[in-house]
Amino acid sequence: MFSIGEVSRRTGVKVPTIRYYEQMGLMTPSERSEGNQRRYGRGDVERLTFIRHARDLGFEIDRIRELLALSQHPDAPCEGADRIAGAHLTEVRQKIEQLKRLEAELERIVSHCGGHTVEDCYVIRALSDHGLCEHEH
Amino acid sequence: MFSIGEVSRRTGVKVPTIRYYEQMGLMTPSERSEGNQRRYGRGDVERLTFIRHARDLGFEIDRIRELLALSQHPDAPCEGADRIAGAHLTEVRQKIEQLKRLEAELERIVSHCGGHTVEDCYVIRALSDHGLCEHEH
DNA sequence: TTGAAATCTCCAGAGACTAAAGGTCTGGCG
DNA sequence: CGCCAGACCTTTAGTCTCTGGAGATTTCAA
Repeated sequence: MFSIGEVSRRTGVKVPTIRYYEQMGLMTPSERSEGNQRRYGRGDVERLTFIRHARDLGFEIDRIRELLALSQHPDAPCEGADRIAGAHLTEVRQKIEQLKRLEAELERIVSHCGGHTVEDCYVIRALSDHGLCEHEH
Repeated sequence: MFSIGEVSRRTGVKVPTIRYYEQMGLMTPSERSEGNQRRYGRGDVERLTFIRHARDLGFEIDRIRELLALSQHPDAPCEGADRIAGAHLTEVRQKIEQLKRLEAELERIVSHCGGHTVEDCYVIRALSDHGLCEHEH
């Protein structure tokens, strides 16, 4: 049985974050000590590792809840997990595309600024005048 | 003089968002009607367009406040604006790099899942076992 | 003058934490 | 066994950028 601090050290998840995940219904300590402190077992540590890993990959809390539920049923078909991961991958790709458009626009704006004062600063002018943009955003 | 609804229609910024920007100190209506309703002039609409444009480009509210302050001084040097935009561009690029790493990892995980049940689902296994990851994240 | 639409202020929620306040428990040392 | 520092407890609030709702008031056209 580990205290919350030990679990934190083992998983790299901060103590308040562990409590937050509990509040979000992602995990519950196996026990409580007589003085009401959380006590975790090996399984809990593994579960938290799973959660942390999924968060690192950018999955939302709600999706993680679903993935955890799926992982409890080894015999169920894994389409659900594939679908969740696939949808997330699509989202990540869309975000990348959007950020690339921003990057291009910002790059163009920054590199165009040859002015010395605000009056002829391309950065300021571009923001004021949408007509100076190459693309919609 | 325009009402907040008219300004919203002209700029595409929702009414509550305009009030939010006011609360954040980005803009104030030129006047109030006798019945205390906001009344905006042309300059206000331009200012809101500037704000919206900057938000679309991903600038934070605090940065926009700075950019607005700079734009009020046409004779000042524009280094400030360049620096803000440049720093933002750097951030955008970093985010793109991070998302690309996520994309690669997710792609690998999703494409590896040839299993039919959760038990041998690579998605679930990869989340459970960090050792299956290619890179740190 | 009436009444529907727009506006007002204030408050709460989303998402994923993070920090602080004020009190309680644990565990090692003398 | 008693002490006390450190870890832990709960609850609350703050971050950031909005968005929506409740209930009251104003506007404007018919």
